[in-house]
Amino acid sequence: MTFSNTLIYWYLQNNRDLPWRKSRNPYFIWLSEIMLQQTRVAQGLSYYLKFTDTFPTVFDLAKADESTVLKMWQGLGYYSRARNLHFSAKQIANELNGEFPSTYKEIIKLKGIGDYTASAIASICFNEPTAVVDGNVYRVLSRYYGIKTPINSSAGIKEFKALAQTLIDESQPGTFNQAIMDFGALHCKPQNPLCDSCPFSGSCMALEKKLTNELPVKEKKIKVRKRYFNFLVIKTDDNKTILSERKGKGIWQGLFQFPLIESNKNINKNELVSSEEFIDLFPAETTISLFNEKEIVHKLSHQHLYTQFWIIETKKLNKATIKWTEIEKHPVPILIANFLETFLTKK
DNA sequence: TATACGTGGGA
DNA sequence: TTCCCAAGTAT
Repeated sequence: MTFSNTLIYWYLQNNRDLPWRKSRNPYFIWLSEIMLQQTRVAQGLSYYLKFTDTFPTVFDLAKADESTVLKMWQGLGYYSRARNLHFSAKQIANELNGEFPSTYKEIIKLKGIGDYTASAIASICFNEPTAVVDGNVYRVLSRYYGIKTPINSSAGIKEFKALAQTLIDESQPGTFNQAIMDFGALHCKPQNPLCDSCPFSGSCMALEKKLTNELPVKEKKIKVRKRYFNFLVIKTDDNKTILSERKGKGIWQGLFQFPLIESNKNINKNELVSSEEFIDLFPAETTISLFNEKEIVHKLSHQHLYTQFWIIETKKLNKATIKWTEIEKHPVPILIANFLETFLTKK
């Protein structure tokens, strides 16, 4: 048996029944692939159903406001995926007559689509034999072949792509690609892989050399930055608040938040009110209380946010305000959504 | 090319 | 608790 035959045989018996597998419509496959980037199926599934329900075609997605798309993406993370998805949807609808590009070379030109996603769509929807290399593929191949090249080095990226390309079943590339990913996700798992019942146990290099737990090799750990956020949750006499969009680079681009004062450490009320930014916002009299006695630590992949929510009661403001009931229409980071849920429930 | 970009689940 | 990490991409 070849590697590919063994794999596909396993897949035919063990594949997951997932909604996007009922279709070869590139729009649906594209949606699922973008949503599942760095995201577990269990987390992305409900978003996929919501998106395909609300936006059954690429034209529906293209017609929506970016803010609407981000609101629907709220909670899924890596929001640039949603912005790029929307950007590309408009391009497909308006410049390509709604027709999804049909080759790897053309697909990868779209914003938000890289080597992995272009390969996935090209193979699944158009039978182009181009191998996907995602986290599952790195794990399966590094173990089976005992390859110690770091998977996040440029040498590793090339080596594994080339290897996967030699293994792909050219007569059913989409099935092969999905099979190797499902096998990695369900069987050759990061922790506690099912080596006892593995169809490759007779020829797996990692199993033979007891290297399963050492592979794949990944170099360098990420550095985590600590930041201290003070959100100013305003309640005016006429029951309004301030919510503004995060612009420019950095986290949560395009999402909304309460006015934010960042500091070098957790600060107390006196330090808050004497800060320049605070005085700038509230020249008038205010009543202030700290909502969360203990800081909330919100962990992102590269940052730990030590967060305090300050409840500020004040008179009418001259700045741009919105009604409290309109907050929920805006996309917000999960940190803010969680706060709102607690705050509004307590009231 | 190294780094930034979210969130949640499992061990 | 802490750490890893999950169908990657952009810059």
